[in-house]
Amino acid sequence: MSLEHILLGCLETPASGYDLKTYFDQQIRQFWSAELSQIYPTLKRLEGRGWLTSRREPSTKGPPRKVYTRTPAGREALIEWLTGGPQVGSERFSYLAQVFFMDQVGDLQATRRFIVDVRGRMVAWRAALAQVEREERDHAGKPPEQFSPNGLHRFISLRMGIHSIGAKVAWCDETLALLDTRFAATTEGETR
Amino acid sequence: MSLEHILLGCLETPASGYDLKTYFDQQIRQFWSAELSQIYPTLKRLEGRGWLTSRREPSTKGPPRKVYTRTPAGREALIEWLTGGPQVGSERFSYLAQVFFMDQVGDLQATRRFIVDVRGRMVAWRAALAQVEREERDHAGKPPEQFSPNGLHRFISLRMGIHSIGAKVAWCDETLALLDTRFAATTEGETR
DNA sequence: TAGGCCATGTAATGTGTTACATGATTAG
DNA sequence: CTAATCATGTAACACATTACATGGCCTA
Repeated sequence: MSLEHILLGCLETPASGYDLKTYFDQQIRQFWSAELSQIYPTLKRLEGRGWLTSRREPSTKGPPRKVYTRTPAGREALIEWLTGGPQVGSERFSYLAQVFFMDQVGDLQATRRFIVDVRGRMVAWRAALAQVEREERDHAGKPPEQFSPNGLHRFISLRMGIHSIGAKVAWCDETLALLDTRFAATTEGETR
Repeated sequence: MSLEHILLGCLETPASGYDLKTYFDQQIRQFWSAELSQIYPTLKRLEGRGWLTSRREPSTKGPPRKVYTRTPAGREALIEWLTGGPQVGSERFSYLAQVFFMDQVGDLQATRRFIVDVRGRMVAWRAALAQVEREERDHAGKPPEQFSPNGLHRFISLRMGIHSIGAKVAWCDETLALLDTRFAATTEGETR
């Protein structure tokens, strides 16, 4: 399971389930997401396994917090996952499945509209990531090869996202050009 | 749910669960995978919903086959999914999570080994897809913009995979260059 | 005759999402 | 006073994987 290990990775410093959800939405989102209703029982399970300990802490606002701390055994489990080689699982892309079967709609314009839609989302997403990269560079004030180990690893993760989305935008452009060449070849603008 | 719709898409012509599994492993693999133990109950559910009908057929080898045929209602459900806009879900990448937390190993050489491993897998995968593309082009004997609608949609799905994997290889190369610049900057070859 | 492929399925377990339930504090 | 945010959790459901169960036919 990846979520367990991601939580262990996040808990380099102690945090509550609520804190971790915030961290997921801000930093982890590019490669994983999780709901609070999944995070809470997973933390409890990790504690039962001796990888975390917890303590109650009063909160300035709202109910008392349950703060989790990683144990040495938890750290070991994390290191084992990190050094066990890449987990390249079978990735799932619903929208690619849609393209694959889109010919059954019987209207190439439907495909075109679809690709334009995908492209818009990808361009927006890329801009957001580019903004994060700019902030990280400005904040560090030195070139990436001189970042702290932590900053360096976060930087290269971010770069992966940027490369990946760039490829998707390039694919949209290539596909739109291909479709438009085809449309231009028929005087009327074919619909099938 | 995507699997239901992917099965509907596959059933443009009638097929058995076993046939569909073979088709998944050959054609669908690039964007989705499914086990027989998931395919069989899903087909039964689609039949219960009136989107498929089934009939038993004797097999030349082995037990009798259960062949499913898509109904007009099933076709309608597929078209609705295809024309309902792209399903761009939150993608999950375990190996990116590993990179993100890899600094906690305390050895940049571990990161380097990891990236080299990822790169090897990606290059092999890209070669396989490039081979498929070559075969499709040779088999068609004309440029992609003149492919049949079906062939065209399969082609652009394949191109997405090639773009996507190319980006990952480029990211590996960029990351390895970054790491090596850093190693070169310390005379000894730092380990943290 | 042993192992692989054809062909169907169920059961158990793991993983993830949505909906529900509770209640305090704070800003507008 | 109302809505947002803080903070915890359970229950029900949806989706996916692994293991198990059965048995015929074909090839080495």
